[in-house]
Amino acid sequence: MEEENFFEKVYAVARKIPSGRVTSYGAIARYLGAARSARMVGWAMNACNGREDVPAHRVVNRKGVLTGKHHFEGTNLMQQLLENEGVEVEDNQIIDFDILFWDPSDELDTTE
DNA sequence: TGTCTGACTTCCT
DNA sequence: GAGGAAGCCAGAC
Repeated sequence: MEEENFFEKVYAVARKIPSGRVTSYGAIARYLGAARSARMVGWAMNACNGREDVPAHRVVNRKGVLTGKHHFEGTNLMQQLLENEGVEVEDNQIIDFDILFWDPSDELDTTE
C-alpha cells in the first residue's frame, strides 16, 4: 500500500466502506491510530471532495448526522446518495445508524 | 513565516 | 448527567 499520508489512509478506509453502510469520522481516525484526529478526517473529506472514488457521503459524525452535507454540490446530494444505497435518512440523520454503522477496526485487518 | 480555521471526538469539571 | 474545553494536523490567508 502506498497510503503513507494520513489523508491517503483516510481515503483507503473510506473506499472500503460497503455500499449501504456508513461509518464515522472518529471510527476512521481511531482505526488509523489517531482517535483525536477526527477533525483531520473531516478535513480529508473536504480535500477529497473532488474524488469520485472516495465515498465521503458514507462518513458522518458519531451521532449519524450528515454534518458535511453542505460540502456537497446539492443540499440533499449527500442524503440522495445514501438513500440510493438503501440508507434511510431523516432530518439529516441516518435512521438505524447503530445497525448500519460500519466499524473499520472491526471489519478491516488492523495488523498491517 | 506565522496564525487561524476546520465535515469531530474525548476527557475533565 | 450535562456542559465546556482541549487536542489532533494540514491547508489557507
